[in-house]
Amino acid sequence: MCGRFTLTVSPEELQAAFPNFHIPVDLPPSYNIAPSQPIPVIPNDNSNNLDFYHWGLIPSWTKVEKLGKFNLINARSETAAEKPSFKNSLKRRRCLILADGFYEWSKSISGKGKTPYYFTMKDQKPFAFAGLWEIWNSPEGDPLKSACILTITPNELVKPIHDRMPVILAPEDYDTWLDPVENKADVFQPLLRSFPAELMQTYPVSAYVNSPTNNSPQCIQASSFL
DNA sequence: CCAGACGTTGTT
DNA sequence: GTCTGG
DNA sequence: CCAGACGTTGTT
DNA sequence: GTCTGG
Repeated sequence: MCGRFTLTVSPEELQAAFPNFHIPVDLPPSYNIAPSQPIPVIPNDNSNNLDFYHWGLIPSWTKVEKLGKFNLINARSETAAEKPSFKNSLKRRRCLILADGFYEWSKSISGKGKTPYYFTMKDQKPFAFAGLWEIWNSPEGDPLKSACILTITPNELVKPIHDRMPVILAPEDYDTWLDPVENKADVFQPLLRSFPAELMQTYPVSAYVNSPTNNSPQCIQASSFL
């Protein structure tokens, strides 16, 4: 799955990788983006703007007293089209979620505890997860925008660590994914696939990243012992 | 018909 | 809002 | 995803 | 064990 990721590149590097979108110039690096935090989203609303949405999809029909009861940080791409929580978003509210790395936790060899692994592109360039977004209107009338990350079966690099991985879109698919028209499923379903393993790399990191309050380069430092 | 759920992950 | 279960 | 709390009463 | 918060 994908329950933690990073966006550490400079705004200039991010802008270079996403030339068709407006990237804020004051983007601080994040080494440990966790659920419930604001995540960098480019929604299919024709704005072409990077914005920050709450991580954890909140369906529009969610009742106030059930807020936080759902933990929709991911959606299975294989089944999202049939799920009440996701189907409308998949039809009409897709987004890019910008990142330059993500973490997956693996059971350690000893069987005790879990080891976090950090995944990036070999060229260290930023990339985009396929995401869904929603607007939830509070009784007070404050619209809350939220988002989640689609998952898929892992590629050969991720498979030894975990049985799911986030969907990473090919750059040539950004426009299709962000088309604001109500696409038919057969247009975007083929985009939801495992990213090529040969373009990615991974290494274990220390448990420092486990605490969501830690946000420093130490999070992505290679672990000294395997 | 109405009531109640609506999700993924990992773990057992 | 929409689907499932009773 | 993991970490950390998980409770009430009375007092400040 | 389970829920909440980051």
